[in-house]
Amino acid sequence: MQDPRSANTTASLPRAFYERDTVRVAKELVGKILVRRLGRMLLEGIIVETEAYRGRDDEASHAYRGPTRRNQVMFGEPGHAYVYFTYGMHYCLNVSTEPTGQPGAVLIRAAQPIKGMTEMMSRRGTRHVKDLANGPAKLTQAFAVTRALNGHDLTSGKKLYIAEPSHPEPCTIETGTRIGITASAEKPWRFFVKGIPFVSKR
DNA sequence: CTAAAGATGTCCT
DNA sequence: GGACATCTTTAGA
Repeated sequence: MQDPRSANTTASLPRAFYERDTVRVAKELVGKILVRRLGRMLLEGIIVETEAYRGRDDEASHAYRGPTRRNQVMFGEPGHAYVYFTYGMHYCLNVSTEPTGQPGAVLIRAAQPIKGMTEMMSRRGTRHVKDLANGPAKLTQAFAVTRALNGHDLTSGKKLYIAEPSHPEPCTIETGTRIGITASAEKPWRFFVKGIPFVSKR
C-alpha cells in the first residue's frame, strides 16, 4: 500500500494460493483484483467469472492429452500466466495451478473494470463499461494481454498480477457449466458473481 | 505435409 | 439466431 496508485489492493497473491486444486483456485479467484501495469498506467478490474481446466480427467482441457509446446505453462510452476491464441484473432488469459509437474489452469473469463477505464475503452473501441471485459478475449484486449505475457510470473507484482481487494464487496458466487466447449461440457467448473452485468453471455 | 477444429467476438438479418 | 473473420495447434496420413 506504499504506492497510492494501488491503494485499492494489497500485494499480489502468493504462489501458495495457486498451488492447490484447480477448481478451488477458480472459485476463489472470483472477487480478486486483476492488475495490469502499462508503464505509468494502471488497469484494474474485479474478476467476476472464471473456469477451471484440469488434466487427465478433463477432456476440454488443453492438457488432456499431455504436455505440448503450447500448454507447457499448465504443467509448470503455479502462478504463471498461460496466454494462448485462438480462432485466428483472440487471446485468452489463464493462470497456472497445482504443484509443478501437475497440469491445471484457470481461465479468466470476465472482469468488472475499476481503474483505467478510459484506456480500456480506447483499446476495445466501445464506451460501454459492461462490454469492456465481459468475455475472455474482450478481457485480454481491454487489459493489453498478448502472448508476450505467456509464462509471466503473476507473483512478481510486475506488468500483470492478481491481488486481494483491500475492501472486498460481499457477493454470491454461482456455479455453472463451462462455455464454448463440447467435451466434458457437463462439469460444473464455471464460477461467476450472481446478478451483475459484467459476466459473459450464456 | 495437410486438414480441421478451436476455452470467441462482431456484425448481419 | 446465424455467418464469418482468421490462423495456430494438433492429429493423422
